[in-house]
Amino acid sequence: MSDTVKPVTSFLIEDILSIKDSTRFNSNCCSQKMDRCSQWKEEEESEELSTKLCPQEAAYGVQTDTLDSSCSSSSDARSFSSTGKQKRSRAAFTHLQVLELEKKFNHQKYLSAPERAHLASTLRLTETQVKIWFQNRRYKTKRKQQTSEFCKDVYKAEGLGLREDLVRSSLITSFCKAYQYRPYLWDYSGPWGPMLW
DNA sequence: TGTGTCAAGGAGCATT
DNA sequence: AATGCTCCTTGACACA
Repeated sequence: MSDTVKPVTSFLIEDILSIKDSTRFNSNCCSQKMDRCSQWKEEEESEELSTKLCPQEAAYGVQTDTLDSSCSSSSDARSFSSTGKQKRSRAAFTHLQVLELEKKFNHQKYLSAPERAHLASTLRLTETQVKIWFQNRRYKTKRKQQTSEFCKDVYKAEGLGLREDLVRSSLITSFCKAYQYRPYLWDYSGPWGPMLW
């Protein structure tokens, strides 16, 4: 399997976007701002990462951001619903954990077992969590790539003025943007080209 | 309240 | 049989 190394600029933009997005995880109690991005970058360069990460409590770990140790948004890994059913927890990885995972992913798309174990222990995650994160990340990348390639084709067709009237092409463009994360909702075999389920 | 994102669940497959 | 992969799907969560 071939790994493609992204240009540095691409990495930085995605990096920043992922940080911005991940602030959402604990935004209710932490309210981190984008300008912390550079701060984290400096910190991670100057400090040992493992000293900044809180110990994980169990397999379904609770990640707390050491930038604010009170940030345990999902304070209990699993709780019970009113029906008595066990509620599924969703661990929210810290910014630093995500940053390191992204960095590693940018360097290599697949991890060997020793690499995974090392990364997991460094980030205080379980090996399964690291494995699943990489699986999800690869799938996400693939989806984005598929969508962007398809949208590129649509834009190209528009540019060539291939019989589409403006309304339809703008509709397609809108769908491209709206459903960029749901490429499987497209039916590519429709008589009008791609159609939405 | 609807929607997007994410970690995890799970089916099905390949490899060892 | 065990393990890890892809490809969705699910359920929790944050936000407009």
